[in-house]
Amino acid sequence: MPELPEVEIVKRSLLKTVNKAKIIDIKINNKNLRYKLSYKLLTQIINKKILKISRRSKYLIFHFQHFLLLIHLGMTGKFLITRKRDKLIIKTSFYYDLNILPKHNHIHFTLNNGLILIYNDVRRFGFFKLYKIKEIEEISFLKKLGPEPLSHNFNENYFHKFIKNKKKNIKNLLMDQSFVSGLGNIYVNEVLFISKIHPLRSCKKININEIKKLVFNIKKILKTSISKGGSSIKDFGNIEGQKGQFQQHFHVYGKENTICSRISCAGKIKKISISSRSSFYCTICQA
DNA sequence: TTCTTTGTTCCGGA
DNA sequence: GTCCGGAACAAAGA
Repeated sequence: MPELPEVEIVKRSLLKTVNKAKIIDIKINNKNLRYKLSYKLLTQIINKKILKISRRSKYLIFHFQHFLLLIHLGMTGKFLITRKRDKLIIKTSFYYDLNILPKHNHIHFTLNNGLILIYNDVRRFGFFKLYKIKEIEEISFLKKLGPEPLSHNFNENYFHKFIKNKKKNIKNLLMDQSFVSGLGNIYVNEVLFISKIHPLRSCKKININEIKKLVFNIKKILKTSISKGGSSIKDFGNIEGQKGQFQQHFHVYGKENTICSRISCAGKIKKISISSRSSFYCTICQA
């Protein structure tokens, strides 16, 4: 479940391996991703050089002359990099575990630097969209997004103004991409735990101190996560690689019925559903 | 067979 | 008109 830090790590990995390369061939094994892929459309970037790779929220953008390729990894999208003629995948730009089945390799980009970039996606909730435009601001998906959580635009003042007259609960607020873009269910659960705030608390009852705490913790968690290579996924690029330790760092996510990790708290982690999403919180410290 | 997982979108109710 | 939350949707694995 790639959220902002994971997508940032993927971007960095792609910058090292495929940036500035020219795409010389594209093969589509399965065009039924979230949105149907058009081979005809995609072929327009054949013989084009990848000029730049950027990230906005959880989206990746490949920049070409006259074209922008918008990519969302959905739940299980990942990039693999293999060397031409090798049968084995020698590098993975990002993964949660090593159970990568070739049957989920949906797109192959052959590059002029001897590498093949493969898009693998088990659930196929990811998507690729090609735009014949120059500015990322013109992309409709990106227009709706709120500020990047790590930018200066996301601060206490902005937070305070945004939640004025808002009735929704804090969990749904943090999940709202038009409020802040890039957080997903896992990081929201963790941020609320660290900030000691109950996920169902109304925005109206969040005080200024808690706003400060939330803004601080959101930035801190994301930065830490990125510095560690995306949460706990740090062995990308490693062929031998131990199994991804995806859940290693989490305090509450997926920890139903365990005891709170805070020293001197004996609370139990409870699981509830909020807007059809799993939410985990400590029954004692998240009041 | 049913449930779970995600981000986005849609829809009914307030 | 606007806001909010629940449900639907995509696919696959347990």
